[in-house]
Amino acid sequence: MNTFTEENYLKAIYHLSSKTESVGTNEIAAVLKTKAASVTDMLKKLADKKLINYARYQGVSLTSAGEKVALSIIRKHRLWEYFLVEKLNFKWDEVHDVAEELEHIASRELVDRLDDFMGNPKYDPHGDPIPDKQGKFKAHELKPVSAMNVDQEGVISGVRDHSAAFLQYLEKTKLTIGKKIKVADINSYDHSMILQTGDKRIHVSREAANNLLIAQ
Amino acid sequence: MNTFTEENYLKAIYHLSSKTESVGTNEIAAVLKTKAASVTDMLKKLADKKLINYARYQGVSLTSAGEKVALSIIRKHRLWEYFLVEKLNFKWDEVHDVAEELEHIASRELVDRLDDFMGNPKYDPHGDPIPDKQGKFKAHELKPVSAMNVDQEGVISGVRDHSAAFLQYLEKTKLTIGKKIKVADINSYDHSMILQTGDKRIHVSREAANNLLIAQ
DNA sequence: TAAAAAATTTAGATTAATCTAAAAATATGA
DNA sequence: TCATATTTTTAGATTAATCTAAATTTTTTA
Ligand SMILES: [Mn+2]
Ligand SMILES: [Mn+2]
Ligand SMILES: [Mn+2]
Ligand SMILES: [Mn+2]
Repeated sequence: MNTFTEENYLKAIYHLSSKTESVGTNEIAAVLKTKAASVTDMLKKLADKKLINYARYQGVSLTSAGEKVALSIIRKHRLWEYFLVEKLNFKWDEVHDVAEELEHIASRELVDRLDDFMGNPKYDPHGDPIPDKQGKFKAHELKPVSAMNVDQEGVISGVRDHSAAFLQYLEKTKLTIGKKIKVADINSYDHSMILQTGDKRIHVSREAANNLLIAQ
Repeated sequence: MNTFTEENYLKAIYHLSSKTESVGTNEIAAVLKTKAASVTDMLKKLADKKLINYARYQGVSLTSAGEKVALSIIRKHRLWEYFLVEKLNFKWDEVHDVAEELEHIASRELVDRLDDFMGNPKYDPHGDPIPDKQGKFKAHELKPVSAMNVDQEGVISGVRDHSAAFLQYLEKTKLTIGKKIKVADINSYDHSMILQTGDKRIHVSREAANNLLIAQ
C-alpha cells in the first residue's frame, strides 16, 4: 500500500485540484508545510506508482487511481470527524487533528462498519460531504453568506475556513450548521452584515460572511 | 513524542518482562520480526531517552517512564479491541491487527472519551485487563484449564494464545469468555480433557487446555 | 523579445529504521 | 578451565523522507 506521507500528498493534490486543473509544486509544499524540493522528489515517486500525471515543470493532476486513494482518505477523515462529534462529544473545532491521524488507519472493514454504526451519515460536522464506499458523494450547492442580499434566507450548511478560531467564533455566535438565517441588513461601507436567526441579530464582518456557506 | 516504532519496542519489552526480569536482544527481535542488529540500534536510542535501562550485553528493562508509555499503548490497544467487538460487531479473532494500528493514535483525549463512551470496561474481548487512565489495572487470578482436576468448575476468563486460529477454534466449540465449565474427565494417556458446558461435552487436547484460562 | 522574476528541479547531505556480515563478549559444558 | 556455542554489538550499506543551495526552466513584464 501507500505510506502515510504518500497519502497526505494525494489528499493535498486532490483538495488543490478543486481550484485549478493542474497543481503546482509550491502550492503542495505550502499545504504540507514542506519544501518544494521535497515535493519534487515525492511527485516522481507518485508518478512511478501511476497515482499522478506528472511532467517536469508542468504541474500535476491525479490519475483515477490516485483520486480513488484520495477519496478513501477523505472518506475516512470525515467519518472519523463525525464519530468524534456525534459519539464522543468532541466539539467541531477539536476534531480535525485527531482525524488527520485516524484517516491513515488502513482497514477497509473498519471504515465501512464505522459508517454503518453511525447510520451512514452524508455530511461531516463541518458540512462537507462524506464519500460512500464507492467514493461517490453529492456536495451541497452552497454559496457564501456574503453573496446574499437583504431579506434573503438560507440554511447554514458549511464553512470555507476550517480553522479552530473561526469554528469557535461561529459556535459562540450560534451560527452553526443547520441554523436558518435571514439577512436583515448590509452595511454598504464595509460590507458587514446583520444576520437574523430566530430572535437574535448577529453582526458579521465581510470576511466571516465570506467563509460561511449557506444552502437556499 | 515517540515514534510508532519506539512504541512497538516498548510494548514488546513490557510483554517480555512479565516472564523474566531482564529481556534479551534476540527475544525482542523475534517478537518484532526484525534482526538483533536493528534491536541494538533501537535500544541505544531508547536508553538515550531514558525509557529503558540498558547496559551492553546485559539485557534491558523498562524505566518507570518507559513502563508508563507501554501501559498507555496497551490501554489503547485493549480499549480499541473492546470498541471493535462491542460497537462494530467484529469477531474476537478479527480485531488484533486493526488495534495494532489504532494503538498508535496519540490523542489522550480520544482514548479517555472512548473509555467513557463504552462505560469504562475492565477487560478486553480476550479477557486481558484494560489499564485505566493512571495505568492501573487488576489482572484476574487465572490458571490454565489443564491445571484443573476432574469435577472442578470454573469460568473461562482468558486465553494464553491470541492467534486467530485458536480463537476461532474456541468460538466454534463455544468455549468463550464467561462460559462456566466443569471438568468431566481427563484422559490419563494424552492428558486431553472432557469439558462440560451446560448440556454439551467438549473434548479438548492438552495443548488447547493449556492455552485456555479460567477463574475459580 | 530579452531581461528579470518566479517556479521547479537537481545535487548533495542528513536522519530514522532497517539490513548483512564480521567482530566481540558472554555463557555452556566436557 | 578452556574450547565451543550462543548472544550481542559494531561496521558499513540501503531506503524513505527530508533539507539547503545551486542550476534550470518557465513566466512575466518592461
Ligand atoms: Mn478535518
Ligand atoms: Mn471536516
Ligand atoms: Mn490484541
Ligand atoms: Mn486483546
